[in-house]
Amino acid sequence: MEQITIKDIAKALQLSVSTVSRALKGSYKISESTQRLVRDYAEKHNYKPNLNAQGLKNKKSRCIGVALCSIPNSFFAEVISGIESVAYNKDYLVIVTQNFESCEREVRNLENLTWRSVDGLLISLSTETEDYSHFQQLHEQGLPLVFFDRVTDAVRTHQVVADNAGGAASVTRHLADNGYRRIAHITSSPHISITKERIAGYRQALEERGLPFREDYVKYCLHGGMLMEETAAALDELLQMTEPPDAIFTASDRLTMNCFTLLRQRGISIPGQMALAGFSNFNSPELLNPSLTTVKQPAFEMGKIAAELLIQLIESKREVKDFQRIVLPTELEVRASSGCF
Amino acid sequence: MEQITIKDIAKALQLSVSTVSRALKGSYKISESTQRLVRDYAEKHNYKPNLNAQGLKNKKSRCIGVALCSIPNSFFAEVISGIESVAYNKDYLVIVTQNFESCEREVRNLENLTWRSVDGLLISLSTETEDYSHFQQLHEQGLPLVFFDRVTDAVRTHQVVADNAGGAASVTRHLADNGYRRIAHITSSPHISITKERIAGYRQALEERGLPFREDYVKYCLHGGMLMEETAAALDELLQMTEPPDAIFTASDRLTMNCFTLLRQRGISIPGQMALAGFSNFNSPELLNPSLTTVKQPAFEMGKIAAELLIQLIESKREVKDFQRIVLPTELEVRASSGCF
DNA sequence: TTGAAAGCGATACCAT
DNA sequence: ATGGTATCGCTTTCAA
Repeated sequence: MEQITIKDIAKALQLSVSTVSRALKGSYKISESTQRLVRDYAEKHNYKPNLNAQGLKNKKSRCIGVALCSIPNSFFAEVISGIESVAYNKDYLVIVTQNFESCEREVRNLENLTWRSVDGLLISLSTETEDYSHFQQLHEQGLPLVFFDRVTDAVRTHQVVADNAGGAASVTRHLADNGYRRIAHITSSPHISITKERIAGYRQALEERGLPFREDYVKYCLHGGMLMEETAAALDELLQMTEPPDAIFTASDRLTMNCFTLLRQRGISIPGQMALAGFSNFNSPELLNPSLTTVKQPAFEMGKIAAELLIQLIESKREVKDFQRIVLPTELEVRASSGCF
Repeated sequence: MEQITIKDIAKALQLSVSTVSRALKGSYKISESTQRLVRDYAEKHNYKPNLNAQGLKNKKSRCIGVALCSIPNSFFAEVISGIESVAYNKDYLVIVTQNFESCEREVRNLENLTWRSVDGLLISLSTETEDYSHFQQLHEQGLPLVFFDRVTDAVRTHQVVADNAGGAASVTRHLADNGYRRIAHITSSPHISITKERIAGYRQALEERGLPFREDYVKYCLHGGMLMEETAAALDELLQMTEPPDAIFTASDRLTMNCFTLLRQRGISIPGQMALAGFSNFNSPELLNPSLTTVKQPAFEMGKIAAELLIQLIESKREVKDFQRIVLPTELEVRASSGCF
């Protein structure tokens, strides 16, 4: 069963290709009867427009590209699922790329995606990225972009983020209110937006509760916890301080799970010797031993909204000037690891 | 900075488009010097071939499609990561679709993918799929397909699977050897290959250990544990039997985590009142309370191998007749939930 | 070794 | 309301 083309329909129905094309698109200048005729024939013979041809002509592919650090990271996997769901309904396909926190690979992924003429891009920056010129170029060329999670103001476009400062503040406040006085923070690369926002929230909460903000209680993992050793180094530095912390607030899914594992490996009881709480999208935190206090981000929702905004940009007739920054609420779920039994 | 075309290069270099095209492809009938000239110019001006035009001409897109049930499922997310890694190195892009275990959506995803002329497809069947004619059609049309994880023999092509029977047997044997005599099995839809293989392994191990295989100890979750209620119903049926099981072997990541949650919710101690062990790719099973005995599948590896085989099929000059079934080893990791302290 | 030209499938402008 | 035709960017056959 070969794929039929608009030409075949034209021949079969004794019409011109232009008429068939217009009938298929429902142009107003084609008679009702012809439209029905063409459509019925197309339907019956399972006609599908050739997307490469359409793309060549219209410079559209109905594909959107996704650029992020790691597909199997549970947070991002959920985001992708949200993106796919929206794309499916709006008849777009989703191409995924991951950069493993490498800026170089991020650039190459971007090149691959834009070569293949995706209609737009959904981006969460790698931890390494400090130069945004590759994004700026694409943006200037008119390619619709939406940033999510790890965003930048260097490109004026939509942003979809979680309430990182709010989430960080609420978990820090919670730890403070549970009696912890030396709350450390293990976070990702200092370059990325989420790190700054989470530190800001952490700092604000400390000040609200009359606790000092100590630089040496903040440890950065440049690869966002992708490497266990990096997290181990950060944790061990904290443990070896003369005044070690009594609680740790971790800034991401991977960092939280890494610290959990490492603390147990080191025989440090949670929360007895060290409380632990942080951002995590692991979906059964209550099954851990001890159950884990988490700040949850609406990952699926974030993907959905980002995809909706992107498709809106793609399909907008007029140039969009009014860009939004959508901030989604996080949720603090208190469990045993932060000392609350 | 506009995207330049082959025509622009031809004009600038005073050559014909055909020469440029051939030079770029490294045809043997173009002089070394011209090739260098063209390539340097292309490089400098950041020439990228228009993939729609190439696709239109060659019926190739250098995109591969992935069709599976759920992107955020940790097993499949890892598989996708493996696929992306291979695709990146071979210069393909990866389009992902999920069907949420709906056969109808699987068919629609397939249509969407093939319309857009992907060069090949990586498929893990939905639990609902019993009719394979949509795959057979594509296969007859010559579209390269590779099945992974949930496969079918209805289409003669490569398959990449885990050693499901072996994994099931080893965990069942382990439970039996730990003294459990009434080992139940909660599994996915009976239609899919992995279910049959895992039941076979379970049955074989029971017989090896002189334990009866009881139909009523095998419970099916038609949506593969996508719905917690479904798992709850299966579990409760087991619990309410006059001779309830003393151990449960669960057939998938989601089923395992669901049962874990449900047993705890019902106040049933693991492994005291009920042992639990099963397939799971959750990557910190030792952090659970109790730590979880698992059968691990090499998910990333599976994605890698499937993608390699697919790209091999796509790029093969002669028609491939010799199809492989690759079986990857699973790994039993014994922990507390199966009664071994 | 290089060039001219046809054609992939769909669209849209210009006629009628 | 419908048809003819150039065009998108690239590949490939045929000719030189």
